[in-house]
Amino acid sequence: MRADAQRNVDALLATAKQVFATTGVDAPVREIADKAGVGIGTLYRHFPKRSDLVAAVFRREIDECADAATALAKEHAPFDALAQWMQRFVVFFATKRGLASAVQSGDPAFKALPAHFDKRLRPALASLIDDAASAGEIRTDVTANDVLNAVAQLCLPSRDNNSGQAERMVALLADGLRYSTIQSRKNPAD
Amino acid sequence: MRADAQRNVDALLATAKQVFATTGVDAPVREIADKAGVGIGTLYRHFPKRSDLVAAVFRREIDECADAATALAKEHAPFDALAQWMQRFVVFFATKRGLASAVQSGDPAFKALPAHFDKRLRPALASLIDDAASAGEIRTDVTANDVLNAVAQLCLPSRDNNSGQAERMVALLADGLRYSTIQSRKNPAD
DNA sequence: CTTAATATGGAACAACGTTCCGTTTGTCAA
DNA sequence: TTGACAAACGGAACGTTGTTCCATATTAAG
Repeated sequence: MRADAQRNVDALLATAKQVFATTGVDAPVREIADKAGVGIGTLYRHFPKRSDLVAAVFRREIDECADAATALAKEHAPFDALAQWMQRFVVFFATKRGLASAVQSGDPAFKALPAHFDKRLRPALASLIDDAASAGEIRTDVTANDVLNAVAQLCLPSRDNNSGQAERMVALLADGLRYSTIQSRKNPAD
Repeated sequence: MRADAQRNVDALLATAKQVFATTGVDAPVREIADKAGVGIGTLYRHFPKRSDLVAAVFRREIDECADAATALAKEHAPFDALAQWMQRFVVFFATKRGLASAVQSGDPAFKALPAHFDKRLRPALASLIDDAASAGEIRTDVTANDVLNAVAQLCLPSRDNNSGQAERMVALLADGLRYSTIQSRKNPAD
């Protein structure tokens, strides 16, 4: 790949991420091309369909969220890393309000997103859960899939999505993860 | 209101309902005007914004669903009426997959939809529940809101809705609720 | 430096939502 | 019944979108 092409792709992805976060995923492609300092033709050379650009941005943000897991694992205690990552995941979901309807739209550009979602996010979360479980800080009978789906459900927009309800419910979920730990420590039968 | 105007509004709503159910809510307004046998100008005279037409169709279908409750109540035994209406509600929800994202879109045309939803559907269901409860055919500790929300949640599309994951996650939430209680019981400072 | 492959930019096209206005049509008083 | 006026109608036209196309400019290799 030619150097200028790579540079333009990077600029487009970075600009699109900003614009999508600000104006929403319905922002015109022309605006993105302009702000990135490239022509429309260049944008369409690298992303033949508008949805390809959206999917590429989503994919990149999934990667960033997954990478955050390993970073948090190095800097915090197992349960803290897990709890903080869950909050990070909430932020990821909150800024991607159009994601659910996009995936559900049937556009082939989003076809591979769920698979990538599972491939990157599930192992990342599984690693955090394993660490916390090995350290005896959380219960051992929950899977990464359970937590992933539950948090996603909690982040779904509802009629009153104000006052950080999602964050509080996810924090509650995290506390629920360590409940049985305390139970068994309190209970000599275990 | 003039007779031809009323006729055209009815034709537009009926056609729009069909087209939305077939092509989806993203169908072009021109197609709806053509199939209804009216000009674009006529459509826009009665529905200044595209979203006004969509909202009007949704509103009418909410009314039809609510009206079905009284009809069913007259023709069937209390519990049968309730059960059949719940199925009717499932159908209503299944065909309106774009409803959630439409309401969430922030378009002022959809602003009044949730209120209308509550105003028509909740009393309709409450009446059915009351009848069935008075007849001793169902338990008495459930509200119309409970059933409405529960059915709506059950209708949400999910990648894998198996293995009673919802129940387990709710139990986890409950554990989270008890966590701080145990914490304080463990801590003598309280 | 030459050259061929590649990338670029923006004019141009199609389809959409929406506006505008000359024309037609229903309604009601005379 | 008839006239006249307010109301409704139809569709051409406008602005904005996603997308295509190709003459031009840029890069990398010999």
